[in-house]
Amino acid sequence: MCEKPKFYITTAIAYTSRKPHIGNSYEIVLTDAIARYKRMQGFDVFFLTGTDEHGQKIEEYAKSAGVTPKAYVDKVAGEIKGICDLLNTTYDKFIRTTDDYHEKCVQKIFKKLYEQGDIYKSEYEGLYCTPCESFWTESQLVDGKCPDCGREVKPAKEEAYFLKLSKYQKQLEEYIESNDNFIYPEARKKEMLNNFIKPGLQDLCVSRTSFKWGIPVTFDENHVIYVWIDALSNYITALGYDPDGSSEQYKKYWPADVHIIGKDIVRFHTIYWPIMLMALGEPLPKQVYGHPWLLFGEDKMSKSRGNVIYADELTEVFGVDAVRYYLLSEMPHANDGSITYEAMIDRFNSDLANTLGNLVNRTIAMQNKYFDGVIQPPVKSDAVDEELKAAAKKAISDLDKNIAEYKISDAVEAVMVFARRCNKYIDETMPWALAKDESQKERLGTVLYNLLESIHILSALISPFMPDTAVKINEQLCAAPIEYNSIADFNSLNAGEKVGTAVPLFNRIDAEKLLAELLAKQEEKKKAAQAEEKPEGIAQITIDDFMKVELKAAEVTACEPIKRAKKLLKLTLDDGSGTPRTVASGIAKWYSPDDLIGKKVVVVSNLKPATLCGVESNGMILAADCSETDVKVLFLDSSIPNGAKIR
RNA sequence: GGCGGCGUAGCUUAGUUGGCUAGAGCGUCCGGUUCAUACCCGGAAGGUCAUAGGUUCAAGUCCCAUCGCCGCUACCA
Repeated sequence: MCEKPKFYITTAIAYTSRKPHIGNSYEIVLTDAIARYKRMQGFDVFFLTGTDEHGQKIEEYAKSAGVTPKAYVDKVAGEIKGICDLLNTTYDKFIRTTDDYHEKCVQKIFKKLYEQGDIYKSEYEGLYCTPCESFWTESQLVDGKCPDCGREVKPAKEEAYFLKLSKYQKQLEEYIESNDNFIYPEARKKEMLNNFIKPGLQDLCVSRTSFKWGIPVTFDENHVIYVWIDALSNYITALGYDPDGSSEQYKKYWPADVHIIGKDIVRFHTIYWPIMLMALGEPLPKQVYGHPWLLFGEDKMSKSRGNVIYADELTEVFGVDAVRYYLLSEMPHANDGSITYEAMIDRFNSDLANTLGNLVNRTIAMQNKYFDGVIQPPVKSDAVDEELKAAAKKAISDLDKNIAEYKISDAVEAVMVFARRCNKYIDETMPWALAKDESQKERLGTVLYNLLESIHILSALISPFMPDTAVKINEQLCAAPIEYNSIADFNSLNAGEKVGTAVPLFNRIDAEKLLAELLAKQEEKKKAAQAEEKPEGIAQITIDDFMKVELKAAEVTACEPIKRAKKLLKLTLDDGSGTPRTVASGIAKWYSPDDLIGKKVVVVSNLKPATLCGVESNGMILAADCSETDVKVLFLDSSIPNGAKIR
């Protein structure tokens, strides 16, 4: 016997800063569907997921929650794992970057790279912004100043370790160019090549001294290993990689067949990660698939908007399989997808309750009604029967083809096409008419056999997407899961055996009623979130702190767009001082110059000047962030004189 | 500003290397059916394939321009 081919698939590890929402949960469901499908096809699958638990942000969250970082990540990692389990995902291993073996291995990796010269210690010079605690490369600076705050950057006393990306640049470029499917979809590949690799890679800072919650560098305890080497290496430490000799498991499964990740972290997985592996002398992953995002309607989910949906809320209402089905069927493979309650209910009713659920229900019901549940031997195959069988074969091959390209919604659709074909077959053969004619008994038995066989096949085809439903169908058939390699044979069921009773798989939803309930709940959540967010906020300041900020009323006397920037407007203000003040403001998206000229605004007049896109900006004007996508400038009453102090 | 992508029926979208009357699902309307979860089946209406040119025997599919949207990057005091 030849061994099963292996298939190693991973999700990104989830950052343990907050409980993930349904958009964040898409990835694990997507990966699970692929893993289940591969297993059904006979692959020896290893499916890895887990959590990324270090970093400054977590240190801060833990501090404000009044717990240790470890206690904090334990809680959130537990929630994340809980969601993976709730969604019925079949990961083989759940790695945490705080796991002991991972930390030790990361330290070894770091040391190895250091000893062979791929990581070197260096110091920044003139590129550190103390208030921002950020390092900047020469090219990132704006007019020699911090691009974040516009303040002076200092020659750094701060030391840090760097990974030599530049050394491997050529090798990486060749790998990407010669492995067409390595970065997928295609558009991502172009982004990486054009924006990063071709312009030249900067060496990557891989350690920090500004926080403690991380894996210490063994030979230099002031340093903590920064996210890249820590998080990315989970894909190999989980399998038992060891610079001094790896496990059998590692040798078997590495390299990964595919890393499933969000489109926002493609860069880390297709540049930093391959270079780390090159430096370690290990093979590169075969493919990185950057999937799109799931949005709420048109918007990103955010707590303050009250449009965050969590997996558990959704499964409570619709059930686990319906949620999985929605995610998998509604997400396009290259563009962002969206979730709305309306769409969720529509999908549920039309695809699951009507098309699939009702098909199974009517088939089992007829078998019981006409033959007391006893499966009849198929006799003669008519043209319609052959068409049905051909449709099954097509569904199988379409499913396969689409999954190979990560077109999961098309894969799901291929299965639904077959379910619809089955419903049509019932109309074509009219079993209820056959049942009235005793001489058609054999024909009726054959027709029902074909239908039972079809839903048996459907059960297998939907099983990667809706595993529980697949089981339920088999239970109603009183049959074991169909063997994948004989799935198209159309003879998996045994004549003479009995099917079970028909139980609806999905109960139709009263859309109007449920929608009203859900929207009411959402409103509530929004209010609660807004009430809760207020007190959290940022640290309190004293009145003296506030008085350091000089606010003045000023009139916009002129305004024009800045050519090189699409978000910036250049405003000329009369602040009562007699000399016009120039301010650049990132509000071009919401205001045109004519909207502003003649209006009175509030200007922060004692900000240090900064240069933006070639324009020197002296101060900033106040505006409200109404939402992530809407900004409104604060306009003053026209009777307020220019230069009036505001406090 | 640089690089890339997209604009197809009311909505969500398929359309491989250019080739017969541009497909599908949802929604709408009409008809049929009754085994079934008021379900299923059939039919219809609805598309100047963003706009304007060009290449070609032939373009949603290639080229150019314009408009709009999006991604990455730069930038957003």
